[in-house]
Amino acid sequence: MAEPTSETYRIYATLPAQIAVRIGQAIVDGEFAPGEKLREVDLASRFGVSRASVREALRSVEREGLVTILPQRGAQVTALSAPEVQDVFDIRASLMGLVCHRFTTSATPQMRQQLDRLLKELRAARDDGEAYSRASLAISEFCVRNVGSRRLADLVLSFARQTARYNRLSFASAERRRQSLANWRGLVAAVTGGDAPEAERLARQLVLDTRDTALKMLADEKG
Amino acid sequence: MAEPTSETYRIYATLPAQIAVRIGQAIVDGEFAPGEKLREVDLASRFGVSRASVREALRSVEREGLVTILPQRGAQVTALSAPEVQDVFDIRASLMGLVCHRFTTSATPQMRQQLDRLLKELRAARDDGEAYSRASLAISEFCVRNVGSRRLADLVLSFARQTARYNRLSFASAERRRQSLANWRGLVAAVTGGDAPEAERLARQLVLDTRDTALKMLADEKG
DNA sequence: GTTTGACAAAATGTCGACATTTTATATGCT
DNA sequence: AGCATATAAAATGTCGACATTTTGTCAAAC
Repeated sequence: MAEPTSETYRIYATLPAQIAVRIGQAIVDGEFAPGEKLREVDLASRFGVSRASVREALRSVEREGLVTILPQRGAQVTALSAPEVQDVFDIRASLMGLVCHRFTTSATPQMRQQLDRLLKELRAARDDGEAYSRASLAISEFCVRNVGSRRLADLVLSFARQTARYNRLSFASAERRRQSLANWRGLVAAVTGGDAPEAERLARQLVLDTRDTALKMLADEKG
Repeated sequence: MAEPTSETYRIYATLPAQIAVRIGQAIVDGEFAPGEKLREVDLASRFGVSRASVREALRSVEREGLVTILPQRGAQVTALSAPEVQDVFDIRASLMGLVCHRFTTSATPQMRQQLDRLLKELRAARDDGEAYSRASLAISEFCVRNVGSRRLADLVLSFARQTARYNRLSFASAERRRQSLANWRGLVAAVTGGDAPEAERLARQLVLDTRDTALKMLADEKG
């Protein structure tokens, strides 16, 4: 049963779209391990839909980079190598720079106020890795979703989701949280002060610091 | 009949993948006009495959941003509004900056040599809009494909393809071609000199100049 | 014991059909 | 004439079935 919305046209989520969201969330939440094979039949029975719908959903999740599909060999949860993790963070850093540059020049007073609130919440969460990770995502997402580009927002959030586990890993370190918080303080100050280039620089730095910590922890894990 | 390749695993293009390429190329080439509806049945009979394959192909082309699909309302060639064109160029500029930064720090002597050759070809094409447009794409693509990131390459080229018609429009202006050529000379010099930040800055500028020219011409067209 | 090959099982690729929604057409009323 | 409604046509959404390819198993050969 389709629900009318406030949009000009009635939009209802198609079945494959719903399944895609659920699969994507399961991956981000770690329910499916990296490299794990996702068989169409299994998912179809799990979600109670036909294979065709699952198939289309998987292509959708592939677009987000969360699964990798090989012809005749099916889908598996994307397992990033160390260079690939670096790559994803790199691109994300560049895009996040663009986001914060734009946000600085276009934010309304209400938005700046909200940004301050989110910074306070980030500070409040500085002693808990999981909470800090969530608060960090919240403040990032706020900026991302308020620069007036759905395209850019989807892109940045997609890259963020691809490295969700590495964010959590990085923020498990108390020292890293202190560094991140200091960085965010500077970023908010730059935004408030209207210094777009500085905001861009700091936004990049923020993501790259997360990257470096995560990669170092990953290397230690193996070594 | 599947052809073996030099890859570890045999890769053969699945049917929807082939159709997706053909549809995408047709859009970039202007065979389908912006806003034109693409009906699954029509495409299926045109390419001699089933609707299911066309359907999957369309989702693939949607990922590239070339078509827009609305639930229950089908696919149509993406028609960008002026702000959206600006948006796409903006994101592309940022990513192209990253590409050229990376290229500067990682290019081999052979690559720099090839870059010089492509710059010469660009210069040779400066009196012909269409030829210049092609040469410009060629030199861009060369950088993009040689920074060691398939992810980044696909992303940048996708954004470039979305604005293909505006590139051509922009390079129809002789003055614009002179400006572009000067910019490319500076960029190649920065790459050769190993000045990555300057290469990044110029790469961005290059894309943004194309954007501004295209938008101005678009505005004049209407006014 | 390892490897090769054939065979069986399972997974993906592709298709055609039916269900539901949207869009176009025609009919009737003010 | 113009608009609202009902009906018909067309397009997309979803499904199950069959074809092809990959994967797993087991026996025979070296």
